[in-house]
Amino acid sequence: MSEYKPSDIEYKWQQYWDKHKTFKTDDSDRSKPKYYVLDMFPYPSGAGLHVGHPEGYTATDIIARYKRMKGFNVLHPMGWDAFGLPAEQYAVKTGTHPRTTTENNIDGFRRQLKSLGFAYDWDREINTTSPDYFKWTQWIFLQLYNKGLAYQADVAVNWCPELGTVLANEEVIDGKSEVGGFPVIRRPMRQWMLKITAYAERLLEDLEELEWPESIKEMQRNWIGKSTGATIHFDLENKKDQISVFTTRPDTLFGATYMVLAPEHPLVEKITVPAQQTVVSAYVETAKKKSDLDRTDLNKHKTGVFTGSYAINPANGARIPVWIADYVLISYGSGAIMAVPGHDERDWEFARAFDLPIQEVVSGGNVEKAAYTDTDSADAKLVNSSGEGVSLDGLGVTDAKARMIEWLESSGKGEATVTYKLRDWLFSRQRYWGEPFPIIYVDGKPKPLPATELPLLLPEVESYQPSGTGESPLATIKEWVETTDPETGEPARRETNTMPQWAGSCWYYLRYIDPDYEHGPVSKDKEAYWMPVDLYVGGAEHAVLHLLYARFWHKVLYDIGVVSTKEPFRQLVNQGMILGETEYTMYKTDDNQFLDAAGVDAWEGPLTRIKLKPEHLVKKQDVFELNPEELKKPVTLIHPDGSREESSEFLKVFAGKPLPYIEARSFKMSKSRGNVINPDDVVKAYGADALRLYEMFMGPLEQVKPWSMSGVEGVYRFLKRVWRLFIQEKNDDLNPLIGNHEAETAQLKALHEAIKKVTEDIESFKFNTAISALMIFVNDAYKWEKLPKSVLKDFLKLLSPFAPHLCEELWSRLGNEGSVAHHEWPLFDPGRLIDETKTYAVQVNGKVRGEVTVAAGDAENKEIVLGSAKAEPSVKRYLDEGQLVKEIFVPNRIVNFVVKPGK
RNA sequence: GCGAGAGUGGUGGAAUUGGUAGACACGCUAGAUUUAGGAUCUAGUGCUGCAAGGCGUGGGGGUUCGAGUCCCCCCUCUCGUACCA
Repeated sequence: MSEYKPSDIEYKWQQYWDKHKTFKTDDSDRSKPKYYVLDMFPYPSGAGLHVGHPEGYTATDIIARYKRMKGFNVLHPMGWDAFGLPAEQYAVKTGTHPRTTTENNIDGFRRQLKSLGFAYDWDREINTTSPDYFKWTQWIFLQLYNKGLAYQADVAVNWCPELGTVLANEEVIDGKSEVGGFPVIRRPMRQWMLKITAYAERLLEDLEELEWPESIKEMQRNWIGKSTGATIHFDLENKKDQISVFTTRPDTLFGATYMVLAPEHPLVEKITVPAQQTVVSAYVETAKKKSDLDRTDLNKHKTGVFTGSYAINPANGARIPVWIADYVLISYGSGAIMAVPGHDERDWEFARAFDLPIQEVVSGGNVEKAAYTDTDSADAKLVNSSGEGVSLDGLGVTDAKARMIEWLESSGKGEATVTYKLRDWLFSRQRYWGEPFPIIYVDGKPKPLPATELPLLLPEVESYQPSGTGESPLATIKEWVETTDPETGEPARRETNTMPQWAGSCWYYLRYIDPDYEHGPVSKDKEAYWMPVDLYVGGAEHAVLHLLYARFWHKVLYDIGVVSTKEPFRQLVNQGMILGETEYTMYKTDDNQFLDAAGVDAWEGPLTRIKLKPEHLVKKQDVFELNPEELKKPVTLIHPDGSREESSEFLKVFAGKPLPYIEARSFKMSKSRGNVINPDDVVKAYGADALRLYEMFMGPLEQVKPWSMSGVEGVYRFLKRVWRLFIQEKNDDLNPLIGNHEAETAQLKALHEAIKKVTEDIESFKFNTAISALMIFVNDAYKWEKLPKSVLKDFLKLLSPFAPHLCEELWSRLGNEGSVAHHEWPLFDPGRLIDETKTYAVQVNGKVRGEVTVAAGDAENKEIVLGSAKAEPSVKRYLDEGQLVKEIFVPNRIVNFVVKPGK
């Protein structure tokens, strides 16, 4: 070996780390500050790792290695979120036990992760499907149950009669099953629900204390969707029942000219008059067939029918009609609204469509033309709002709301109310491959199993085919379903639903802390030391559900004393998606027209896409031109039917002619597009260190960015340069320039500039600029005539979190013992950056016209700096031509002369 | 529609938070070396101009000695969300 060959060194060091347990976390050492850095653990799919995984994993790995060198006790674990649909679907198809599939996939993932050199403590590996783990998932469910946070309800699910199974939302595409394209209908089934709504306020409030991206917090806030307003009770004419509505605009009660019930509202049947019975039932039937999605898709025009009944507006005694319409959702508020068409856009549209009266009660707009919803404007004053009990006329919206609520409460017609969009969590799946519920039914009543019965294992089955009834395949296993109550010996039936994939991922961060603990999910002592997670990195796709569910469980565990922190994840960072390489596309119609961007959008007929390679093109200003040398290189034609054709003739037509519009865009990686990058291939060609380095060098971690193979080559070249700085290619010896020389001032300056930049950038997750600082150092070092070992050692420490294999190798070649990972991070000394001179840019009227260099001691001396600046020929010219009116001197920053033209 | 974020060379991206725009890298050009190279080294590379210079951070205005950065208006793109009363 002589030149840099990652394949020769990477595996060697991975073995070394494994053997020496280099990254094992020592729980007993409490003298050091702790740092818990966590990755969102993967679902081990059959497809293996994609390049998005190593992005976040490398970032946390750098942080983990860095913090360890900084003297922290670091917890950096990995595991598998291994329950889930794909393994079960594969089982249905092939009969392979999902456990087998899962184990194979995990082996693949583990091998891939190890090949990237991540510094995990593999002794803490966990797997959500292992009984030792899901025992505690089940245990947590029992705690939820005992606290009254788990209940059963009939909830509509995606039922597919042809497949005889219930489908997850993602298995339903356009109302048809993804597999087979069979129709899917909404059908109520008994389901387990978790009362996350009971924690809505705390989930909202505690967001404040988290160091999370503002966008994610905002998404969670929107998801929780808190609204404050009032509940108002409307009497019905000639009936005893009342309709209660929730409104955020109680101030507009005088403008309520009709009411609307959701079609599913329980009162619909009661209040529909005989004459309207037929149309109402028909409408209710159609609404039932529409899924929630359909309803919102078709929100262009409003539909609804009159029930024939009237309600009384409590404010003014007006008799107002009660309608039903599917723009009112049963799942929000009370499933009924008071309609104020003057000041609500949806109500306005509905009123227009059905010719219902529109009453203005807030001035400032023209309710004949549109609903006036402004509440902040100074013009927005209540009008037409006086009744027997209360008058709001002349008040602003805020005051009017308060006055109205006061009156509603004192007169018993309503009360202040807070509602949330957040709905309870549908917690059961009709599947085999999930955690069984520790619940039995005795005489048809649910009863929790005692904790001593856990884990409740999945039975072995012969077939993974759906039961056909919508129940899980577990329902078909009689000997499992039929059991006895362990406490009384009475016959009992087991719950046949299983838990959703979210369950296992809701608390895994706790299990890493104490993976073998037998008396609970985690021991108190270790939990108190390690929690909260200091840094959590993962994809933004989990911004809402996973993070909200995990926070919810954590708060429950906090309430029952299992954990000591209110929130699980102190700091959160989302890595941005990695897109495929930029694609250059021309669009051609069947009659040989080429379309531009707008044309492509508008075009509905068949299109042939022509994929060009970057080397085909030269960009001049804003337009692409053909590179004349590359005309023979084939382009790929993708025909309307999806077939592909390589053509080396295609571009010749354009020789010397202007090119049509070429779209330059990157797309999400997908199998169908054929732009997926496999990390294994990259490792094979360039090594793990190059892959790690490239993924960090691409750009800011949080940002979406396109992959580029030549970018990988760039960092690979850098690693080779590092190698050659240390090792002579011709004989594999150490570079003879290396020795125990005393470091020169300039060398120390270069080193400490790198130390400063890399340290600061790692702390703020700016890995791309940290790497560029390391490159600058190497570019410098190549010019040196002597290479002091001490300087090179510090450099290796700086590079080691990014490219650990290479650094371990060079570290040992320099004659050091042990792993570089166990050494201290270099300390930055600002004294090393002091220059002997200071250079100022000199501006005239804000434009740089020259620079001056003064001795460092004179840098803050205004007279000296301005004096030499004025003498600078390129500056003097401008001073001579005009009249100097002002001198700006900002010490250590800039000099600027303001010069008026003419003498 | 609403909410959030972003627009900088041919490309990915820098810019100490108001102080020399384009660091670092890719690509490209020229040269050197090599049997050859997708290897390595040297120099150059925002646009425009022979040059002096001029122009340049999506567009238009403004504040300032000075604006990629601050303020106002507009355009485009990405992500999230969707009849939430």
